Amino acid sequence: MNIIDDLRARGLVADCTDGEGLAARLAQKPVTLYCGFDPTGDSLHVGHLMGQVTMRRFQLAGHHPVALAGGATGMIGDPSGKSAERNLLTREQLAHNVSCIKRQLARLLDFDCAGNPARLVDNADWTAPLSYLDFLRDVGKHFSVNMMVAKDSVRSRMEGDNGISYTEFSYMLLQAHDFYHLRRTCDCELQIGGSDQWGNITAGTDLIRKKLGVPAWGLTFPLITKSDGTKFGKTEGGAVWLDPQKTSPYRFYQFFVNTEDSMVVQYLNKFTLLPLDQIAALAAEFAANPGARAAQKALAREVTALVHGKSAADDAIRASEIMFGGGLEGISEALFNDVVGEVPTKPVEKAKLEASGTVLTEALVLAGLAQSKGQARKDIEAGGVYLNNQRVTDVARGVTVNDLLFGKHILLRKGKRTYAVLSAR
RNA sequence: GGUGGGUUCGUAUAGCGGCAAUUACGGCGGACUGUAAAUCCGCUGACCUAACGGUCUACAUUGGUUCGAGUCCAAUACCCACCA
Repeated sequence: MNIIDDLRARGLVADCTDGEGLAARLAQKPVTLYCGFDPTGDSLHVGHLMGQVTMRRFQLAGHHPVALAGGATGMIGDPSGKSAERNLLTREQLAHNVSCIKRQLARLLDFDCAGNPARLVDNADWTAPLSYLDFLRDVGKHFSVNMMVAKDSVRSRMEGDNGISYTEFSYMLLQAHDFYHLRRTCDCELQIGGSDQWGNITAGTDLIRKKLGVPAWGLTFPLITKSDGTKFGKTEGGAVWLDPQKTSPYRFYQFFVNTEDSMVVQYLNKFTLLPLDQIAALAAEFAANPGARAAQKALAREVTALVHGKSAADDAIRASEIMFGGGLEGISEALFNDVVGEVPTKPVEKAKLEASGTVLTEALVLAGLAQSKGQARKDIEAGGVYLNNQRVTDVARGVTVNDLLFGKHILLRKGKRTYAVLSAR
């Protein structure tokens, strides 16, 4: 099966500038392709994953992926899909963000393989030295404002109340210029991106055709829409980041385990490298026995391993089994320590646990599970508080040295899945 | 510029002068289940208390009337509608 058919089968093709032409070209010999990531934050999040995984698919099919960090475009701000003007980032922030996301971009692709190693570029390298006058003459001349105004990203902003600044209006020229630059310097013939990037990508293929007279293709994948209308990748706690410091591998794993039934097969297709027949088998198993949630677990395992590595994924799985597997009996100290690593931990003086100990309400506040003793009391009375995985309903319960696990830790839990640990010292 | 209507707890809404203030959604917790969906129950301004209960801060802003004001009056700001 060729790569295009595989992408189609996975539902990863929203639009393509010339599907047949591209398929024919891909069949001939390896193609160089790129996907850009703007450094709007100091980490990428799961929303960016699809671009990276899709590049990985191309790499596995023998093509040459180029990951582009938007050191230049990040200074401007992409108007696509935004309803309001963005605040500009400072240069320091931007430099910091670029260095952070470069590391993450390096994670999913193989930069060392023999035949088709991936490359990492920063569009600031070729954009910053350009003079404004040269840019206007060499690039701007090829775009008609009439066409630019007609693009979705611009039109929706012009129809809105907030308008669009000249700066953001120019964004598509920069991105078009990137594609042109890569086409000229490293023979990059294909750009991929989310479907919101369609306008920017076609601006690039147009520019290449006009200036170089050679073909170039654009391919977009559909943006994920959830059934309840909320944005993919956002949880109550905020975005799900790829940076393990910001979202631990355990939380990352949990995010995918909690995928809703209606989306899980789609995600398996789009976010994992599992072969299609294996996904079909999983889908069948899942349909027969949804309660076992084999599909969610497979999804979470695959994606976590892809992003954080196999051993981190295994740790997350083991920690999850403990947290959701019932009691703590018979758990080894080593295993427990694994769990502790995944849970917010606060220190507590051992002296406070002597004699009658610390009242549970206070312990909850100390652990950060309740913001006041009053709130803690309500939670306990509602039956939502667990000490070492045992429900406690007595508000005045004292937490003492007798409750310490392995002489060190106290495991507190609010509700089904919010854990915290107090470590005695 | 003129006339009328509005501004209440995350959002949306109710509130003939005694109100920490209705209802819905959301959020949190519980039951059922599959770490789901649907459903049902409890909590939901903050803080203190084992508890009865207490303290503080709140209905755009400022000032007034009143024992008492989200509620009445006045000015200011912002929003909406109609007219020009």
